[in-house]
Amino acid sequence: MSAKSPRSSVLTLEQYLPYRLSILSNRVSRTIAQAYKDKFGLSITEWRIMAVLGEYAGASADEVSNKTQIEKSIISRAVQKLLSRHLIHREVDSTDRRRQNLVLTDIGEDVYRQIVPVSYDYEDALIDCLSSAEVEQLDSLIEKLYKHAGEIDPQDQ
Amino acid sequence: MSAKSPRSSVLTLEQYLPYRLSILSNRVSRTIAQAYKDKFGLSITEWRIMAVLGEYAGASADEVSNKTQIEKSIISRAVQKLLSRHLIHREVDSTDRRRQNLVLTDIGEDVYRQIVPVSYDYEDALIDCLSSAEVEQLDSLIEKLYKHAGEIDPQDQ
DNA sequence: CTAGAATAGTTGCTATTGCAATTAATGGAT
DNA sequence: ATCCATTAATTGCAATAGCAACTATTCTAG
Repeated sequence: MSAKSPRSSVLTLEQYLPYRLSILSNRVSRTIAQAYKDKFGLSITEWRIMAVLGEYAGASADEVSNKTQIEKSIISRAVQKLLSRHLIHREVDSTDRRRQNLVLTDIGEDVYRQIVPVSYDYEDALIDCLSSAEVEQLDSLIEKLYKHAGEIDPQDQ
Repeated sequence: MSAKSPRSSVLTLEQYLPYRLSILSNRVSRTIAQAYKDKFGLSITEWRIMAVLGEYAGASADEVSNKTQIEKSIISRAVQKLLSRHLIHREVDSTDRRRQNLVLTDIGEDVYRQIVPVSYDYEDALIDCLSSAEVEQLDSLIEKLYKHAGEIDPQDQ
């Protein structure tokens, strides 16, 4: 079930949900990206890889790709950068030699520990305009939409 | 006012709002982009420019950039493509020769009229998982967040 | 055991981004 | 009028994205 204002032959971008989502997301991402870049020299992609490894040490590139929804080749190249900066380390899996397990190095752990609070600070600042009930609503709405968007998309998954 | 689960020294990407927003927005945009590309050979950027011109005939590239929050240079190049496909037309403003007014051509109008219902169909399909009350909530939450995100961002505007 | 499908990861190639510098025109202050 | 800041639009360039092809390894069916 759903409802929206009646259709017209003109599309009002400002009221079009996919567009509004995109604008909001871009604005938020841009702000964070800038902070990560300024303070730590990391792109969003690089940071996301580290975030996954902070949670799941030993994840493979493929797992990181699935978790972050970032394309394999992009992950592969970002991993190379992180390796060259000694922020992560990898080793071939002992039981499956196709697989390479990725972990944060000590330096990587250090950077990770510095970024986590910055990330939370930004999130806090962002949701500061919402009540706790609204934050819950938002989480639930995003969840519903995300699942449903996946079902709608013919080629998704 | 706000509230979230207590902080930890680990960042759970799946629960991090900026990340969730980004994933949702990307999934939605990807689906739509594919439809526009398959059916009309247009990128999202190109379509958004046309959407703005459908609403605001005679807008300048700069105005389009502000409305869509897409970077000037990207607009400039997309405009060139639309011009070469004769979907839009432009002419130097009579009172300010820096400015070029953009309008849809007849062909552009035609394509526009075909895309609008496709866009609405997708939006309808997407929000089909929400009640009308939830759609309103979502609109309001996005609006609040968008404004607030702009205030937070040091370099925004 | 073996052939072919499936999976992990990398790389080639092209298109897209986005910052910064450039060009051209306008507006404002004196 | 003149100089300087501002604005509109474009372009150069380096970084990034993303598809598709490729290598290497493992899995699976017979």
